[in-house]
Amino acid sequence: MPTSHPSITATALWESSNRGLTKLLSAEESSQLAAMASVVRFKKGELIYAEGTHANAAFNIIDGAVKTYRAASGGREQINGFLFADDLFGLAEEGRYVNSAKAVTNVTAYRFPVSTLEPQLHKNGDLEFGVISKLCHELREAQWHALLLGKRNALAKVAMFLQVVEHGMHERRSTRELYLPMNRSDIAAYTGMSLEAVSRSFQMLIKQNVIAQRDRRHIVILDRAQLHALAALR
Amino acid sequence: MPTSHPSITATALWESSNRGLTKLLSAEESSQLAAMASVVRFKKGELIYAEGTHANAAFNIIDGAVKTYRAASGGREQINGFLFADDLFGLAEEGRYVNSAKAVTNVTAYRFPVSTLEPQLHKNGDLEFGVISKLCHELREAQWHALLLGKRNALAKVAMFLQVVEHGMHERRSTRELYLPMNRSDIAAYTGMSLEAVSRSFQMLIKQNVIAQRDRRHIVILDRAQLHALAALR
DNA sequence: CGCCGGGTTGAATATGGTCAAAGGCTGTGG
DNA sequence: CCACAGCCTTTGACCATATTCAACCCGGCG
Repeated sequence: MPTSHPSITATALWESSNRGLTKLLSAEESSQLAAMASVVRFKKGELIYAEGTHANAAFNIIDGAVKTYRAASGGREQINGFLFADDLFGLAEEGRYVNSAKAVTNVTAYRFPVSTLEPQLHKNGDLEFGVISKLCHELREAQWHALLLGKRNALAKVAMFLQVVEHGMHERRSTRELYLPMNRSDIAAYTGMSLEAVSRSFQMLIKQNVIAQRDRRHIVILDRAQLHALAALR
Repeated sequence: MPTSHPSITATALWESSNRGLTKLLSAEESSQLAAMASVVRFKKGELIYAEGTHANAAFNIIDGAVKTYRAASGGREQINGFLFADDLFGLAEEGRYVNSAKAVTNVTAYRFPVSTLEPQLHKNGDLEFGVISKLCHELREAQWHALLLGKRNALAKVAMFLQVVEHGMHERRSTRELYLPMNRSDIAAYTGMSLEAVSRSFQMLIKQNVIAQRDRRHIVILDRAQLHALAALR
């Protein structure tokens, strides 16, 4: 219903006044934050937190890869995104995690307990600003993901997936070769296709000399223009 | 690369220090904001802003429906979301709009020029907090959309679409009947399927007495349990 | 009354899903 | 250091489903 003043609505981020959590971090404040954080490790395949459980910490990846996903019916998991070093995750809604997180490789991360985090957030304006930037960033990524899922052609999806991975990697590493920490099954869950279709698409890209693979997790893009063209399909 | 202190990275929200824009609004501050806003109107089908253009304002819908979309190849448009009264849109990245916005019906909205908005944001901590909440909310919606797009069954997609619309509407209106301001083509662009498949799915839902339609834009859900079951497929 | 855009319906086709089996890495234990 | 086991991946055949192309229908508007 239209109101007499501008208004926006959103489901509460904090349950009442002390719950939930978000991401943060800017430049110099990180030392304050380091003080309240602990370093934790997760083994490959280990569950970091489960959808719907009480959210009591946020995480900032130091090294490794993490996937966040929501359980779809039939035991299927729809992956929301992959996260790497410097990424932040563990967002809550009304004090509960909205998706599950699992380590794709061995992972090292900072762990921020919500209880110590939240007061800082309220006190420090710059910190809040950092959070906003990060949230916008995540929103962009979610929209990219939706764009990928909207494609109706298997090759286009996989091609775009590779572009996304390369984009994300390039900001961190500078090798020509790209490393895929996740397996085909995870790629399938992310792109919304069957694992066999993912495999076929990879083989197709190889046969057409668009990419080459040293092994299943190390890919080189041979024909960037062609990859781009394929990703633009449908 | 792992750093010695916690750090997060995100593409800049503001180009240097005065550009870009976001959403805002909390409770009492809305009056200050009303002062800097103007009321604008758009006719059905009118373009509000185009992807990639210089972002100089954010909008808060008073009445009507808006769609945001990105142009995919072949003139296709992949719709990111539908927005209604109280929603905020016009997020920028590095000073440019990341998607296009078009009025689905006649629209009335508040318009916030970035230049007047941004100083307020920096000054007012509570405002920033409101922005964070809203961003989280949008992020959740984008992830819901991705979940929908990940479904591999046409009926499931349309069923879930109806649930999403109902959810969004229920918070505003309280009629039993739900109104779909967008046409079949828009629904197709949102659900990532062909417009014919959308039509067929609607007819299927009607034939199975899951929904009934007074006319093409007014739907009543007859069997909520069945709709839920269909949406849960795949 | 006839036109026009959007919507529905039908038939043929193509694409990806599913089921099934075989092939190749990896890591573990002897 | 080798052998084996198990899982991940690839490949093939078949099938279901959605896309495509095309015709027709309906409702609103001039």
